[in-house]
Amino acid sequence: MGRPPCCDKANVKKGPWTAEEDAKLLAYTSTHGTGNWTSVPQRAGRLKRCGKSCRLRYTNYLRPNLKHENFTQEEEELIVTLHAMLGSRWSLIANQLPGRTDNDVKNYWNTKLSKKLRQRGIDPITHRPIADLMQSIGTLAIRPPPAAGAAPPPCLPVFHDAPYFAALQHQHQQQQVVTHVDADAPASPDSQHLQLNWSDFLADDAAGHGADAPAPQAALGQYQEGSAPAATAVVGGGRAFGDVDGASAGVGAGTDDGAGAASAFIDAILDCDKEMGVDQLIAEMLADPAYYGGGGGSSSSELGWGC
DNA sequence: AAATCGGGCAACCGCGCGCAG
DNA sequence: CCTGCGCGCGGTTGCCCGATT
Repeated sequence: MGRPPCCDKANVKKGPWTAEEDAKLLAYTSTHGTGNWTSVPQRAGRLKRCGKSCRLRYTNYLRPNLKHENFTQEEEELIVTLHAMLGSRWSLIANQLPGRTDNDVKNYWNTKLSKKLRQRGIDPITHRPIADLMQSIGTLAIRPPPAAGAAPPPCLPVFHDAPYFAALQHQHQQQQVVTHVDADAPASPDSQHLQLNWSDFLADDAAGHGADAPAPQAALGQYQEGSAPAATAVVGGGRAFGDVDGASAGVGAGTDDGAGAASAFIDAILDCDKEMGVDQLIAEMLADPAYYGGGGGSSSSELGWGC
């Protein structure tokens, strides 16, 4: 029944790879290519490693064309932008960064970028200002669905329904997060006033303050709310990720053919989420007066969460 | 000079999905 | 149809090394 085990787990080496092991694996993959990782340890010269370990070592370290130098400012901006849109889907983010692995991106985010964001008062999970987030939490309250004929229950600041709250977070996040700046788009009329520029964060490393930094070539990942001259494209509002073409323009900045590839990439994500019913779930929630007061409002103050 | 601390990163772990047997 | 492995992925751990005391 089923396939045989991939390796003898009792006879498998763990821990750091030696230069000899690297050489064996590299020699094998350079002549035979990748694929069928289960047989690689044996065929690559009796490596006492699990096939899974070989695959990890190869994809994260030995693979050709991998970049081992520091992340550039453009790469940082792209990571932040994509994280705002995709969350911790590191493999998808890494696909947009040639020569970088998901492990690279994940480690860089956890050790550097999330801290930078936090230091600047941005929540690295929601990409919203922490002060704004705290205010939302303070006024947030979700009511349980009222039983037929029963009086509405008291409004309590307790998240009693995890799935609904998760979806609520998702929906709320999608509406508030700004992922790129489109100078040609009209300003959002009901947005609030706050302007934070990711490039300023990056400039802090070198100059100690963003004010002296040169203007970035591409204004990716600009955290901006309000009727500022550079208009914003706010993600969400019924769709999972808002303006796809606009988003792709931001994602693909800096490359000639990047916009098209990124557009297809974002489209794939949208299709995926659509298949999973995320947008439908959000639409249902917005239409449910028991939870949000109905109407599908686009800001937290319109959702009827508070008392 | 030794001890301690903290950051960075490579590697491991566990889960979900798809597919082979 | 069922079982169990291969693969890919995200989360977590633990080691190494430089900075600090």
